[in-house]
Amino acid sequence: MENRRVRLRFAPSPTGGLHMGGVRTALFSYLFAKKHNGDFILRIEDTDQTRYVNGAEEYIIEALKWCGIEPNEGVGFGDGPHAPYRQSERKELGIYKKYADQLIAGGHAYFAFDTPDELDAMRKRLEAAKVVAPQYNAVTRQNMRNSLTLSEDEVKKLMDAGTPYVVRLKVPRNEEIRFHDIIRGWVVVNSAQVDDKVLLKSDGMPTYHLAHIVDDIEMEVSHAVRGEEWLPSAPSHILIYRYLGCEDKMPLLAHLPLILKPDGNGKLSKRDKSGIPMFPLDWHDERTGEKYTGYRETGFFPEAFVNMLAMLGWNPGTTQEIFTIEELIQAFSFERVNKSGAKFDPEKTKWFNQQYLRKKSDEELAQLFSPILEEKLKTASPNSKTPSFAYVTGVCRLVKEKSHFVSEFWDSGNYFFITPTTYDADVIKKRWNDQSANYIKAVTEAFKGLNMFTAAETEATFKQTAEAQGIATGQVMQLFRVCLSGVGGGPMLFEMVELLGKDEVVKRLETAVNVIGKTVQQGV
RNA sequence: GGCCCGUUCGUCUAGGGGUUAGGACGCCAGGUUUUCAUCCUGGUAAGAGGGGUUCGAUUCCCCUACGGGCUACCA
Repeated sequence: MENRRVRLRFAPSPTGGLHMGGVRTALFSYLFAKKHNGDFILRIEDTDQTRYVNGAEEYIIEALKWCGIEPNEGVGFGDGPHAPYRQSERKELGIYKKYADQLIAGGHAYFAFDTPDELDAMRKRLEAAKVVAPQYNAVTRQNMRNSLTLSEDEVKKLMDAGTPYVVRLKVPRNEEIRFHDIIRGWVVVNSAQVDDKVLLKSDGMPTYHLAHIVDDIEMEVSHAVRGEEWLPSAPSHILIYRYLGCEDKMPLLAHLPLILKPDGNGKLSKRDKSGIPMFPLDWHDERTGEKYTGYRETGFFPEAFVNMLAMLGWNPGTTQEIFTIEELIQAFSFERVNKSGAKFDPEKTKWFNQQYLRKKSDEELAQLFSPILEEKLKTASPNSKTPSFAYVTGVCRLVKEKSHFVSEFWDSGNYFFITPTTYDADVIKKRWNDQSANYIKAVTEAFKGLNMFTAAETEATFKQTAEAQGIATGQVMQLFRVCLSGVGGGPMLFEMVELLGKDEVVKRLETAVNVIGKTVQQGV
């Protein structure tokens, strides 16, 4: 046990899109596995046929790939020595039945023939009687129809008649169950609180409780990582390992704190007011028709998304917040995972993306922006010719400082691609006066004579012209900007001038003086 | 209701018997940029409450409160 190979699995059910909480579970498992040169496995827990959702499995695989959390074994990742990795397929092999039979033979599990109606009636009865824990357990099973209360003959008769039955775990009436969680320490529960969990359903499928244990044993899983919502059923699982005689093969347990809603209380929901997605990729639920946007489609970098998730509920104990995946692998440990749930913060999430945006080279950003730009130009200005990659790169260089997302580049810098037709009215009102047109015209003329049209040259010319006319640069700077871009804010002004280029600048200035001059005459 | 888990700035968190309780996001102010953003500097703001233990508790223990999870032939 001490020296066994580190093997962790991520074992989602294909019942919908993979939620970011699930991604974090996968991430922590992945980090730990990689840190210890172990294996990371993807197992699909599709034992509930009624909840199976088309496309969910593919979604999970694609999401993990996008995040860079790639299993080296399992469904979608080349299988491995323990194939198949889909529980429905493993069921066909009789794997779970074998273990269930072993439990029955050992007297730790039994057959139960109770119908849903009978179970319901029992619960109602118990509730009416104000029983503290209304459940199928050591006490109540004595009044139910199962192989513990029925004679051998009766059981056989029912079986032969094809009566549906389940296999339940026989939980002792009053026994202390202790288990250790890497994150939480020792947890003690009395078996009186634990119900006789169904192990094998009437359709022959195992429940999660049996299936995951069997697979963890067979797949030699060393650490079982899952959400805190599983903590209450952990005692049942301890018992199953014990009755199977597999306590030595039991993985170390780690129950992760939950990710909570940003506002209010409770578990993270599928949608949030902030507009920050809850799913890694767009997810369209065919059954309900609901659509959810993903981090990818919103414009997040996978590294930023993963980095943000890693810091939710875990910290390195230093003040470092920005981590490459390699650094995360090195720094990660379950000991530094918090016990308490973490409210997810949309603002900080954006901040993470901004940090990664800054790190990207202008070329990389241009690569990412180009398709967006092409799309935008198609509708905004169908006749414009496609700008050169170098030009787009230049725009990215100027515009990235104020952005959180590449997707914002268009909004903040569309005037680099389209000549403005309107001009910020507030700035005009505030700055435009009798001298303005003359000044802009003078600058335009001066620019025409420049050989080197660089930021430094144009800035010097701009200032000289102002000085010659006895105007403070502050009076005309923003006005000049509006003439070029139409808007009062933006990147470094003369960097912008240089990038636009002489011809374009001259053209824009001439147009602006005309348009603004007329507007002012009519308007004010 | 019962059981389990949890509780440090608004949020994510560090620390851990004696600290000016540290950092980050956000927010606010000042500086730089003649604008905005960036950047720099500073500021705002916290150990749920009550009992113990102790010379001393945010830190250890208990109780209460609050929050969360679970309570299916779902995972």
